[in-house]
Amino acid sequence: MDKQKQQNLEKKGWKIGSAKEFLNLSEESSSYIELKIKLSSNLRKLRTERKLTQVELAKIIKSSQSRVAKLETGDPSVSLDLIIRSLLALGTSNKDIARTISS
Amino acid sequence: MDKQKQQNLEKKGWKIGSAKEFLNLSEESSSYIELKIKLSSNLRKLRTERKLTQVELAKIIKSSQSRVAKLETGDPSVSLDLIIRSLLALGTSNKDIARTISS
DNA sequence: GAAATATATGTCATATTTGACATATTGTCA
DNA sequence: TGACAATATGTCAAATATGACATATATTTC
Repeated sequence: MDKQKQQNLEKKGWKIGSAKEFLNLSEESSSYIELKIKLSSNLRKLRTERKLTQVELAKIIKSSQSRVAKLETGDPSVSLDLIIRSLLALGTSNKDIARTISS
Repeated sequence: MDKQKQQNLEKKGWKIGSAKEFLNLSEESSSYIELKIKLSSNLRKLRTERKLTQVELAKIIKSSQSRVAKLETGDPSVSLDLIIRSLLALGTSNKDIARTISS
């Protein structure tokens, strides 16, 4: 992960770690962030494929438009739990989720 | 999912849904629970393979023995986030995680 | 089988995540 | 362009997850 990418993430509010680690985000953190980004991108893909608006998706997952936006833009305030439960609510199978993570 | 399995889950504290749905847990909920169970079982497997105690793992992931126990026993108070961050802390790759989910 | 070690369970104050709301920004189409 | 729909961003009280602690229960070792 290069400096630019890291700075973008930090701007978004991701806690990257100490100054010491600034230039080499731990494998652990970056894998976690990558995971979330992959899954939330997939969520947006699914939603748009089905021609749903964020408002409509929000209703399905019993949340709000603003949280759906945060889900899809990878806001750090969003948990993996919510991302995955949203995918499941759209009918995604565990195997599909695994495929997304591997992609 | 049969009645016995469902009752076991409920005893553990899982919120299964309304009485009406008692006998047929939604696909969504059961996939989510399955996912967590697969990953937390994998966590225990990894820990024991490496001959770590729960206390030692707790140190690695900066948590406590009791929470590690809850992680591994699939306590509903534990988030997917924590399970996955724990796996990553043990060096599991995203592809490994995907494999576990598909298994 | 007692002592020692490991794991499970219950509780709680604190921290993080949540849906909801307001409002800003972007995209679309007449 | 301007109006309208869709999405993004900021904030916050309420809900949920957290580490820590005490303590119960298994499991191992002698």
